[in-house]
Amino acid sequence: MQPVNRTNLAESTAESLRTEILGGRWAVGERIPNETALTELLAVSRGTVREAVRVLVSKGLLDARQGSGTYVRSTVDTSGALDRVKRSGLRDQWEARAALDVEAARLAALRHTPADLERMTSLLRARGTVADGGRDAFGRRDIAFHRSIVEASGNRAIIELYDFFTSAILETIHSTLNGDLPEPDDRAHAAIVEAIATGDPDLAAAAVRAFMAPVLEELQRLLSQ
Amino acid sequence: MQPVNRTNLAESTAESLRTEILGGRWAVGERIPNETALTELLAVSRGTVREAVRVLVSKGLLDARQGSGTYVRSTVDTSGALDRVKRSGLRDQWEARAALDVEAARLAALRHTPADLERMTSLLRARGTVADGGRDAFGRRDIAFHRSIVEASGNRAIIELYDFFTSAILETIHSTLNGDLPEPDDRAHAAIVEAIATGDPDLAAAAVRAFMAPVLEELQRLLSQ
DNA sequence: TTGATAAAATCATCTGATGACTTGATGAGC
DNA sequence: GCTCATCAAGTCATCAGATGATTTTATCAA
Repeated sequence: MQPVNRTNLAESTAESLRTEILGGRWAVGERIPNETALTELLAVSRGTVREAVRVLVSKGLLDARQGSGTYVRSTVDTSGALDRVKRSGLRDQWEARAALDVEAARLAALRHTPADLERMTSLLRARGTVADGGRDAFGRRDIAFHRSIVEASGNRAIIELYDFFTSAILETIHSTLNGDLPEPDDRAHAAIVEAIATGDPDLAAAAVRAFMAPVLEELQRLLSQ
Repeated sequence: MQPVNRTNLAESTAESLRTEILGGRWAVGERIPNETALTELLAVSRGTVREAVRVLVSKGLLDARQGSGTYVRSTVDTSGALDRVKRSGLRDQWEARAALDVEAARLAALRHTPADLERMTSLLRARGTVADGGRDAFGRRDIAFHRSIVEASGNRAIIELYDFFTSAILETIHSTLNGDLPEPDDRAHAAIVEAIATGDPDLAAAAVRAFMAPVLEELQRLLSQ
């Protein structure tokens, strides 16, 4: 059943203020009305106004300075983007992460240092099998290996988003999927490292793509059930 | 001069609570101490506690239910991820967006509907030149065309992130770069649409990649100056 | 077991008061 | 005329107390 959308005052006050800011009612750097004025404008108590303002400060839209006033810091709000990404479904998330993974491998082929290669091979060796220390521990080792590839790309935006997707996907899988995804073998993992080592971006990209394909197929199959 | 890091009580209270939550002090779904208890635990007033809790609610970490209590909703905080992405530099952002763009074209080739193709071609026709209606208007038309490709991918995660990067990159370019990036001609744009129309993902990916390459090179050149 | 009722717990909201900080005006001193 | 200390007003920060609304739990009768 659809729960009634009951929201509280502070939240709708924040939403109301947010709409005004995004709508450009005040320019960036401009000072918004003070707390007592907002109290009258929005017809809520000062405490409620403060809670709303505090939320917008934490979102980076406002900047409250004691003794001076509250100023508009930005008129674009990106805070909801990742929430929407989270709600976009497992397949979409997986595809997006795969896109980043492929590009990361491509960049890693071009930019990797000897230390990067060493890290990757040592993590691959340490990865071992599920038998060693249980499922969770193996999962963490596996993630550490893949992350070392992404790190070698030297692209902080990709690294950051890759981390986000990894945790989001993990969370979703834990809560929704009970079937198992196929785990590529050591050979497939090693192929990626070798391809990156050659320095050929197309080869590296192809290796990751080949790695991902069967997993994605199985994921589609599980989700369509 | 380095400004003194002066933060307010409510903020540090939120940070303190956030640390506890991320540290796993309470499990997901568990109820945290009530407001008066937190008041004593943290040695701040109830108003301050409420402001802190409200922020964590807005970040998706907590869930406050009137009459019942405040519960942990998630123990992973992704709210800072996009901020870090924003600070990752123009080159990194461009590369990440390109990765999404390439994958989007790949998926668009597989999934596009006749309506998608029609939209893309009509937007490409409407794109025109810089001469029509000025630079800003042309930029918006150009963005609309590229977005139609991403939309045809049917992947909401990619669409969402693509939008984020577009606005972030635009913001950065406006504020830092004064040189101009090369604008691929109509032919290069049309090539992408044609490649998608064939339904061959590799062809579509290659078209976007070829499209991006000279722009990225010029960007690197401008940034290295 | 079911259903109604009452009581307790908890968050939501308002009000008033005081403190801390910033800003601008004022005026003394040079 | 310029610099600097001082003061006053404006503003956010924080606390305290009280009341309302909602949910949860306990109780008890049918």
